[in-house]
Amino acid sequence: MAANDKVTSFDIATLAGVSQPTVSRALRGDKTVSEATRLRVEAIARQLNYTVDKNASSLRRGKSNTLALLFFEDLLPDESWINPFFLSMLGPILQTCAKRGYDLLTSFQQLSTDWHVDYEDSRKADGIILLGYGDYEIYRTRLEQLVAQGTHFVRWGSVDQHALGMTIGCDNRRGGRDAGAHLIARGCSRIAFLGDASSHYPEFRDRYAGLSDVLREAGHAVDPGLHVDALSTEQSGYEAASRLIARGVKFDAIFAGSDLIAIGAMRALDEHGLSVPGDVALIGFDDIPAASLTRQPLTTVAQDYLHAGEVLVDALIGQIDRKPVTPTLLAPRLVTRMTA
Amino acid sequence: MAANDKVTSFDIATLAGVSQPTVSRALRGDKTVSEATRLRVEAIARQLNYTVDKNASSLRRGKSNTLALLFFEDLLPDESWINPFFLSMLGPILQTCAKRGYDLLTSFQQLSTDWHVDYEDSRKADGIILLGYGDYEIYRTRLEQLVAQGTHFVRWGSVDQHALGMTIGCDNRRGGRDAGAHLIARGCSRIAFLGDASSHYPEFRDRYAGLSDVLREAGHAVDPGLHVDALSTEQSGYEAASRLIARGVKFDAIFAGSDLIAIGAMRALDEHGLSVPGDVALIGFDDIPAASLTRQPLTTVAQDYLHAGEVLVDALIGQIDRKPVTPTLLAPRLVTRMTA
DNA sequence: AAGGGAGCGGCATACGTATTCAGACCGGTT
DNA sequence: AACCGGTCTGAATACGTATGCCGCTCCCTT
Repeated sequence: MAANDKVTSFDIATLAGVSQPTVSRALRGDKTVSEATRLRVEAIARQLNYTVDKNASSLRRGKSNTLALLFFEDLLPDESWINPFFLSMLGPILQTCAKRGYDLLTSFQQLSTDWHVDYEDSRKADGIILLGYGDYEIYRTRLEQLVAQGTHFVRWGSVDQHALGMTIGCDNRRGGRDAGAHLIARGCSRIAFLGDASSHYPEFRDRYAGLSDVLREAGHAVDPGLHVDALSTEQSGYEAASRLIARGVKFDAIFAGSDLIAIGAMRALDEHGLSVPGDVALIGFDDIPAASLTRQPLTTVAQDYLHAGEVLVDALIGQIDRKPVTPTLLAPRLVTRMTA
Repeated sequence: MAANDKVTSFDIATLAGVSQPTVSRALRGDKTVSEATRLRVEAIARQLNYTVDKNASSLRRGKSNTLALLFFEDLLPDESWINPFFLSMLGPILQTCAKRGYDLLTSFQQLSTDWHVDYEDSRKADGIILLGYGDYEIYRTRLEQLVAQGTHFVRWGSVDQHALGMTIGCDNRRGGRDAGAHLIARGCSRIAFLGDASSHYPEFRDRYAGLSDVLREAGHAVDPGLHVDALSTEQSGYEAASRLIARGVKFDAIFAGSDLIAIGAMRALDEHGLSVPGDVALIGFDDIPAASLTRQPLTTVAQDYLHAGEVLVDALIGQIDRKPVTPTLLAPRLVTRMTA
C-alpha cells in the first residue's frame, strides 16, 4: 500500500456497506453490532491497513490513553544525565503501560526551573509519573501546583502523611535499619552516614533515622561527627568520603545514602589506601545496575524497581479511573555482595 | 483555579472581544494579528491558565509534534531489561526533542514478535527512532514494512549502502582498528574477539573487520580460533570468554564487541585466575556508564551518544520536514583506562 | 475625489471519531 | 391484526483548533 491519502472510518464504511458510526462501534467492540457486521468491518479494516486516528479519538473521548513520565533532577552535572536508579524504572514502567493499554510520553526537566507539566491540560496525557530526587522544599511548590490544578499524578518518594499527592516509595527507614543491623552484626560500631539528612531530602533522612535506630538499640553512639552531607552523585560521594577522612575521626563502616554515593566513596577510600571491606565496610542503597560491577561488588539495600514500576503505573491509572488508591510502601531487600 | 470545565479558545475569544480564529492566530504568533490584540489575548490566556488542546490541534494540522522512540531487544533475559548503551541515549534524545519543540513517546518491544509501530499511522507521532540490537535478518523485514508504509524513521546501526532507511551510526570498523592498534602497540598479537561477527550482526562484523585489518597490517595472523560468538549481554560475554579459555588456545588480549561482553569476560578471566591487564589485556566497545566503575575500569571504544542523540533527532525531524538528510557516520574515540 | 493596497479580523468549514437519539425490522404475544 | 420488546443501524452532532477566503477600514497615491 502506497502512502496514499489517509484511510478513514468512512472508507471502511463505504466498502462494508455500513455507516461510519457502525465502523467505529464495530472496531471498539460494541455489543450492539452484530457479529457478522463486526467481522466484515474488521476484515476490511485490516485489509486497508486502517488505524484509528488517535488524535480524533482522544479529542472526541476526552481521553488520550497516554501517561507522561517526568524525570527531574535538581543538579545537572551533565545536562543530559539521568539518575540511573530512576532510569532503571523505565523498562518496568513501559512494560506495565503496554499491558494496560497506555502509551508513555517521556520528558526530563530541572526541578528548580521551568516545570512545564501541561501534558494533562493539553490533553496529551491523562496523568503524570514523577521520578526524581531534589530539594523537597522546591519540589513541594511544584506538587502544590499540580494538586491545585487537579492533575492526576503519582510520584516515587518518601511516603508520609504530609506528602502531597499519591506517593509510592520504599520503606527507607526499614532499609536503613537493615543496613545498620548488617553492619553491626559484622562487628562495626562506628558507622558513618553519607547523605543530606535534612528535611529537604526525606529519603536520606529516613535512611539515616533507621541507621540511628539500630545503633542506639545496640548501645552504640550516634555520632554527628560521622555524618557528612552528600547528594546522589558519584562525585558528591567522593567528596563526602574525602571530607570524612579529612576529619580524622575513627570509623569502621560507611552507609551511603545511595549507590552512587557509595561508588564515589569507594574511590575516595581507595585513594587513601583504605581497604574495603577490611578497613571499612561499605553499604549502599538502591541496587542500581552498576552496583554489581564495581571493583568490589557493592553490598546494598535494593529497591524493587521492577515491582515499583508496576505499582506506580497502576496507582496512576486507578486514580484516572477514579478508583480509590492508597499510598504504598514497598519493602527493601538487603543484597550482600563483597563490600560488607 | 478549580478543575472547572475546560477552558477553550472560545472562552478566551469572548473575554478578549475577538473571534476564536483570532485567538488561535494570536497564540500561534501569526503576523496578521496586530501586536495589541496578540498581547491582550496572551494575557487573558495566561490568566485563565489556557492550554491549547493538542489533540484538536494535531487533528486539525495533521501533525502531532511528537516523536516515538522504540527500544527493541532480541533476547530479553529479564523482560524489562533495556540495553544500557541505548538507554544512555535517552537523555540526549529528550534534550534535543525539547529544544526542537517535540515530545517523545517511548516504548519497548521485542524484535522478533509483535512490532506495533503504528504510532505514525495512528497520528500519535510524526516519526520513529529505532534503537536496539538484534538479528539483522529479522530486523530487515521490519524495516521493509516501515519503508513500504512510508513511515518516517531513523535508526541507530551499521551504516552501509544496503541498509534500509536513514541510518545513523558509529564508524565501527574504525573503532575496531583503533582498539586493535592500541592492543598491538601494547605488544599484543594474539587478540581474541568476542561477538557474533556474522552478517546478522553488522556492528560486530565491522568491529571484527577493523581488528582484522590492523592485525594483518602488523603482520599478525587472524586466527579464527580466537573468535567466539557472543551477544551483547554480560552473561553471554562470560560464557564466550569461558569457552575461549576452554579451547586452550593462547591469547594475550580480548577485544569484546561491547562493554557488556567485556564485563562478562572480565568475570570469567577473574575466575580462571587470569589477571587483567597483566595476563590478558581487555578492551570493550560503547563506553556505557558502568564501564568506568568495573573492578578494573574498562578501556573501551566510546560512542558519542550525547552527539548521537542529537543527530538522530535532527535527522528524523529533517525527514519529517522533507529536507534532504544523509546518513551519518560518527567517529569513535578510544578511552584508555586500566584494562589495556 | 476616486482608486488601490496593506493591515486586520471574522465566517465558514475541515480534521476523524464517538455517542445520543431515533427509527427500522423481526419475531412473538394477545 | 395490532402491539410490543428486542436487536441492530443510521442521521445528526459534538469534541477544539486552524486555515482559506472574503470583507472591512484606513491611508496613500494620482
